[in-house]
Amino acid sequence: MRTWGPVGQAVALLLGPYAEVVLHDPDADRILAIWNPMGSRGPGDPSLLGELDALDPSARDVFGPYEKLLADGRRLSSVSAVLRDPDGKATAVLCVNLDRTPLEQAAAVLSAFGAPTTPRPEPLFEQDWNERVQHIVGAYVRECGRPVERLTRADRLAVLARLDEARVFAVRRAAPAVAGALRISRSTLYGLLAELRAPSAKDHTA
Amino acid sequence: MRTWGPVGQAVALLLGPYAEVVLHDPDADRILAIWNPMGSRGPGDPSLLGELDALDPSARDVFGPYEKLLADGRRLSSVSAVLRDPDGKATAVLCVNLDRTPLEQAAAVLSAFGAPTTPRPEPLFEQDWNERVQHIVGAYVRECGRPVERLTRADRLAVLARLDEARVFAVRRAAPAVAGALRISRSTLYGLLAELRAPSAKDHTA
DNA sequence: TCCAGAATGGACATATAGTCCACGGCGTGG
DNA sequence: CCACGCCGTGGACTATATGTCCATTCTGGA
Repeated sequence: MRTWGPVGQAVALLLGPYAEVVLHDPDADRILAIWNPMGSRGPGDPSLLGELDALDPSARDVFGPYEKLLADGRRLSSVSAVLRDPDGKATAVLCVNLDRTPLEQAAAVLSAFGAPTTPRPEPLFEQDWNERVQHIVGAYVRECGRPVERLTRADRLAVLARLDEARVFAVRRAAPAVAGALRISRSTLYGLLAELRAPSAKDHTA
Repeated sequence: MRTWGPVGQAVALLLGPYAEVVLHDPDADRILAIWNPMGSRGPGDPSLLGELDALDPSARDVFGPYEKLLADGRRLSSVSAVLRDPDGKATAVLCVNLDRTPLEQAAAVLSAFGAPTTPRPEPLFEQDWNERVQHIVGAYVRECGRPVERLTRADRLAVLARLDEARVFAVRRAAPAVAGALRISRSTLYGLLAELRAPSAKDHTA
């Protein structure tokens, strides 16, 4: 905290009011300090970092930028860095979360100028929805720091929720591809999906 | 030309170098005047307006904004207006084409700031691909100024080409929906599609 | 009026989407 | 150590969607 605190503060000041900077304690899995908090998190709260491989000196030390979603729909660009003392021991994890909403609003203003009634008829669907699946899965894997093979049942459920929300399964041949990416069988896929959609009757307006 | 010319010039001056303003003669189907031309068109060249219903006093007089694509890939926002004399006779058609490229570049700069490695994991696919189909069809209809029912075979072929290029048919249930939007039967749809993909072996990397 | 090309509905064949179930691994607690 | 429950798996099976084909009807032009 004494060594890394100024770093966090400096980044927070530089990036202005739209960047949240968090210093985590990887051992206690708690928040050490936080600047410009976006939620209600404060020092001492659990980090929810997952494992992040922070303890493995051979692992990568910088993650992202990847994307996070806040409950209110704001999109964040996030980067994380593992901070080590001279011995190589991870003493802290620094996370910077930049709220992209204002930037996107500005971009939208520009795009809307003289815009056709609907913005982009051309690039249309993700041509490469397969890679998109890989990306969603990959993002989750990075978030919890475990390779695909070691994902828990709950993890896979969460990934499937994202994919389903993204209407990935409205694309032909998506189910087998997703099952492959998730290293589970097609049966299991459908099982998890059913479990996911069972409790609350989903809007199936695909 | 004498009455409407100043209007065109004024609009051209207001919108700066990125807006092309064209005055058409709907009877001769020729260009009367053009400011800030984007292509090599000049006065006297054919208008290529299609019918545009300019001669029908009961039809709408303002079209767009809709989207046009230039050969070099630039995207334009276009509006058209039928200009009439006091008797209601259409004496001219005014078209304004705004090059959206610079605006979009600026928007891209903003969006790229702090962007995740891949830009938009969230909104993902067009949730409402059905409306998207309607839009592509609608855009084409506006372009040639004929309602869906009066499209020629070639027109439908062209629309299908756009839809196919946009990988619309990689979405489940798309074929019946498109057939409906185009007011043709599913059989005809597949017939036209086959005709479309037959000559050149398409890249089927969906 | 007749003809050619095109559209149509429906029969059909195939592929894909989902469901279901019996089996086998695996950790847990008795 | 074994029995039990949980979960993943493959495979059979059904339902639905996709794509093909054809006889018929429609339409515009000679």
